[in-house]
Amino acid sequence: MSARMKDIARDLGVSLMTVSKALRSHNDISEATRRRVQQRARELDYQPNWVAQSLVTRRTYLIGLVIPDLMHSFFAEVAQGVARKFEPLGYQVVISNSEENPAAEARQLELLLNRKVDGLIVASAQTRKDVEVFDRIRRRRIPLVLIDRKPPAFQGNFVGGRDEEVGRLATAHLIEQGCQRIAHIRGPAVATGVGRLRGYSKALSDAGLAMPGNYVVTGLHHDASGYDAMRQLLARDPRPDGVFCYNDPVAAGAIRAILQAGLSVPQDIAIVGAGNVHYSDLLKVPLSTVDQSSTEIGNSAAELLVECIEAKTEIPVRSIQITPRLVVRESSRRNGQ
Amino acid sequence: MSARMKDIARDLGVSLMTVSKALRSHNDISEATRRRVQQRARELDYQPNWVAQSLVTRRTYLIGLVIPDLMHSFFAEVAQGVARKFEPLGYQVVISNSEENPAAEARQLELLLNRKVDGLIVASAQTRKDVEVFDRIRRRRIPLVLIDRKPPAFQGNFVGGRDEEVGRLATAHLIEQGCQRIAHIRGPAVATGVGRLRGYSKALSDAGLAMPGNYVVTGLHHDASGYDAMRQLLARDPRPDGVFCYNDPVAAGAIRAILQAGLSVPQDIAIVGAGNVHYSDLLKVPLSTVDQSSTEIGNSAAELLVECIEAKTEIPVRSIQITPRLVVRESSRRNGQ
DNA sequence: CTGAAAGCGCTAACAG
DNA sequence: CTGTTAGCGCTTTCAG
Repeated sequence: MSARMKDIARDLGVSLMTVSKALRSHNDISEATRRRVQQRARELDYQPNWVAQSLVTRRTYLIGLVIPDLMHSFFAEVAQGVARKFEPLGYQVVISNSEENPAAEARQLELLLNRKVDGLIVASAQTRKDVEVFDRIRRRRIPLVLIDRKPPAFQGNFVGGRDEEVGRLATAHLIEQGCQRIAHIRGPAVATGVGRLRGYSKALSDAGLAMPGNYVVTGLHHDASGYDAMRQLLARDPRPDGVFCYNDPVAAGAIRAILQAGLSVPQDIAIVGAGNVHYSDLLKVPLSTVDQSSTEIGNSAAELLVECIEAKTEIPVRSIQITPRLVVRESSRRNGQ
Repeated sequence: MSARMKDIARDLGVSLMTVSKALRSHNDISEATRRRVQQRARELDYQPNWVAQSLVTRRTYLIGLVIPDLMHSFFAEVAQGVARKFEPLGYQVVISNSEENPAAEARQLELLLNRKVDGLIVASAQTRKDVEVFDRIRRRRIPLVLIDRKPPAFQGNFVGGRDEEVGRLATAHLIEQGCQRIAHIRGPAVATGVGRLRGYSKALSDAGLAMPGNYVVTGLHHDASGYDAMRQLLARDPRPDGVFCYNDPVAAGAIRAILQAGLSVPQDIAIVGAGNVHYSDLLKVPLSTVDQSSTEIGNSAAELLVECIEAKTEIPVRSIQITPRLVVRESSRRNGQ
């Protein structure tokens, strides 16, 4: 198999310890022996065994990242941000896909803990107030940062957008564009879904508007569900003339349904999404959206986590809220601004 | 810290070994003690330490996946396929992003090896015939499957598309649609890029056509490069009336350039991409493409790798080529078929 | 500057 | 059925 320190030590007639120190350029080893050791190591193509190393140092340089969907480009971007930050520091990232399933998520977290990851970043699919899972992690003192979705009861590090503000911005923009009947395709019962819905309601009441209850329909995360939800909205009488969609994929699906019905975007119905995923300006109708700096979320979460991991003493909990930014494209531009 | 086997043993007044066996339901332990042990384990919230376990069993249940770009949805889909296959088997996947950089890729492979992953799946960014990296892996007897791109000199497991056939299909389709001047935005010097270019040339010569040399321009992987490349092609005289693009993102960028120039797709210029990424039918002009079953590539690669890992004896090298399939959408449909 | 002893948490192999 | 011994490959601690 591969060479071990023991082999180098034997070959050179020194002790295993000398080798260990020499390889790490510990400063109480003579320059001469250090060179001999490193030379021999190269000859044998010695590679340290991280498993053994981890067992004793209690550091794995492994980060667990749990996200609900790798194919959703928002999370792919987050993952990219996380990986970019960690790799230069010598960490590697285990990505786990919960597929929006809370039980699967819990199981995967358990596995990652048993693997002794140095830290965890999680975009949680937990819908209930169930923070149990995260309490267990805290009890084991594994640094944890939640991203994107903050369960209401969770008290811990968090990096994400201001969901309510996302919904408010998007909806206020539709109002400003002259939409009279504004609907919402809401997301699932996770924090982002709930917050964006709240923002939608707030913007309406701020403007003194009220919409029929059946103007809020529930979608999921994907464009297929946006398509279905939009078909329901198209059947309402009167028909909405503006829709704020939970996220960009859902918005893309909604646009598809509208065009298919022979209506136009934005003239008949204006659409705003959220997330500003990478391809959203390549769509049939370039999509107005609320940007949340996905890569920055990944970056900040990674930074925060590194601090927690490398801090000697416990660090106070932090919650970073990234301010959302409206990106107006064709799907909502009604008065040629 | 967390409980160890030792703690359970002490509490119950049995030996450490009894605990170890009981927890794994080894069959030479009495039902009674097994239950006592498992009971106590639950009370202490015992979780096995996989690092320690790995050190002795020489199995980490960790799979390394190296891809050139997580944000490219083709690779995200592949990753999804890989993860889906592995998770039920108890493996976890470390995803490493080489960002199309051969040196970074080599470095990351090294790290994954030191981590003692049980197997590797790599979509390699190596451009030269340089198979050195992979030889080292083989020498250490770590099961390896390359995907998507097969370096010419590589002799080992592979799962991917038939690149030449991809290029041939796409180009033949453009010919059939009546295009007279067919250009190609080729990819980088990796196998997929080279193969697809070859297919393009083959389709042309099969049809007895010849195109000016400057009808082949080089792009990269992203839509931005597709945009730039298309701008070059637009300046050719005569202008091409059909373009086969290296992949879907590049094609999306090319379409953007064409529309911006005030021309139409497919009437003025027909476009075909490759990869059939998930959002390609939501684009401005729904994109014709050559499907390569990205998820299936991930799946097959994972299956093949599992076999190699779990086989007692060395398994003969296999090369799985997935047959590409043309998907015709609006971007190339010229005669209302 | 170098090395011997001890141990990280667990399992394989064998003995009782 | 249960326990003992040995060791995975490395580092920490402390004595020479």
